[in-house]
Parts: sequence; structure tokens; C-alpha cells
Amino acid sequence: MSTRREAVRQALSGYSGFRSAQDLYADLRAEGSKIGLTTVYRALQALSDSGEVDVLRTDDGEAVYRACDTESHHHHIVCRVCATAVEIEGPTVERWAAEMGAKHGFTGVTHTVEVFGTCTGCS
Amino acid sequence: MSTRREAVRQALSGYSGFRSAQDLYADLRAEGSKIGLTTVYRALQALSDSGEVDVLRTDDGEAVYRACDTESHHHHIVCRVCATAVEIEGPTVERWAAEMGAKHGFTGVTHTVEVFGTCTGCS
DNA sequence: CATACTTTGACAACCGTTTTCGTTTTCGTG
DNA sequence: CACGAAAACGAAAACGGTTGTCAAAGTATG
Repeated sequence: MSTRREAVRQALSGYSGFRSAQDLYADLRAEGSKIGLTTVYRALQALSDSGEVDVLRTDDGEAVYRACDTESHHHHIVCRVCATAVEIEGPTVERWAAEMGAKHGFTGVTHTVEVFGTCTGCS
Repeated sequence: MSTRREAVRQALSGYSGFRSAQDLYADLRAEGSKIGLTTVYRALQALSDSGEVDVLRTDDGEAVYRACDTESHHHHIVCRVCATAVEIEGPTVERWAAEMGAKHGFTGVTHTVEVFGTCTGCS
């Protein structure tokens, strides 16, 4: 496990919400690191592969990343004003997605669920 | 309302699932149309603005569009091989999303849910 | 210290999307 | 029908995020 990857992980875990690769790169450079953009992308990809961070796409196609507290599969409810994200658990959805897959003869079923709203502070 | 836009709308409604702008462009050209890619994008954007089609992003950042048969809110299960999409209903998820929002003090809660799998024909 | 292997980062390539801009089509009006 | 303004069109260039390339730097091993 390289130092650079660790640096990216730390930069990401300093935030509670989602952060884009470019943002993280800017953060690290601002801190004086000489890291390259390529490496940030590679680190994020590796972290995402190992399940240490979540990835999702914003509406304009940019990938955003988030360091998760828990290892398990879960979803988020994201404030559409301040982008704060709260982790939510959903045995209900998991079961529902699996059922729907089975019902229509689909195998290897996965799903993405994102919930958006306005949080208490922003409404 | 222009002829081109109508052509794009029809090309899209010929499919039951999601279709990318590039796919639609290829479809139209294959039919002999001399439409330009730019126009396809413009038409899709206009249709999306007016709420006639839904847009979402695939995991690799590409925008995909669908013309919905029903006005009502529903989701899809998409085959990751052939991209066929089946509409599914989910009172369960709707309720779950609403509950989660309320539980964390979020207002104006919306959600996106997409289920992926491999359909019977492709597995 | 020598060697093999991995990681790094500058830079270029990619790809879907958007913008630009000159041309064509559409449409209301005389 | 003819005319001119306004809208739509499409080819090509620009754009922006992401990924690939490759030589240099780092690291472990013997």
C-alpha cells in the first residue's frame, strides 16, 4: 500500500460528503503535495475497487467519491443544497431489488439507490 | 416544434428501455436520416427540459434517455448485456425512501433507483 | 551494490458532450 | 407568391473529465 494512496484516502476522509477527483487533487496540491492527477485517479479507483470508498455520478457526469464509515453495502441521502450525505441502511430495498430481479428472470442483480432531499439546516 | 425533434422523439419511443444519444444518432442515420449528432443532443435536451423524457447517467458517465409510457413514477431493471429494460413498480421503495427522508429530517425527498442484472436471454 | 518489480506523474489520447458559426429551412407578413 | 426575420440545422472545433502511455524514480530482494 503506497504512501500516495494513503494520502488520497486521508484527504477524502477529511470530508463528510462527496468530493470529486479534481477537488481532491486541488486539496492535496494546496497542502503542498506534489502528487499528480493521474495518481489521484488511480488511488480512487483502487479504493473504490476494494470497497473503501463509494462512487457515484453527479447529473453532469462527474464522478464523486466518499469515504464510508462502514464496510457493508448501504446507500445515502444527499442534501441537494449543501451536499451533506447521511448513510442509510435499507434491508427493505435490498430485498425488494432481489425480488424484482428474480421475478423478471434476471441474474446477478445489483442496484443503485440515491435519495435526495433538503436537510434540516438548508430548508 | 421541429421535424427533427419529432424524429428523435419517435426513435426513442421505439425502444422500451434506455438509449444513449449516440445510439439514437446511429439509429436515425441507419434509417437514412441526414440528421446531425448536434441536433440529436439538442432535441434530447429540449425533450428532457420539457419533461417528456427522463435522463440518467450510467456508471461510466454516459447520459441515457428514455421515453416513458406512463406518467407515473416507476423504475427499471436493465440488462447489463443487451440493455433491455423492464419497467418495475415499487411501492415498497417509495415508502422506504419517504421514511428514510423523514427519519433524518429531510424535506422534498426524491430518489433514483436503478436495478441492473443479466436477463434470461443473455445469461 | 545489483537487479527486478512497482509506483509515480507529465503529457497525450479518448470520448461523450457542448459551443461556434455559417448555412438552410421555416414561417409570418406584405 | 415573394421577402425577410427568426429559428433550426449540421460540420467541425472546443471542452472537460477521465484514462492510457512511458520514462523516471522509488522500493524490496538477494
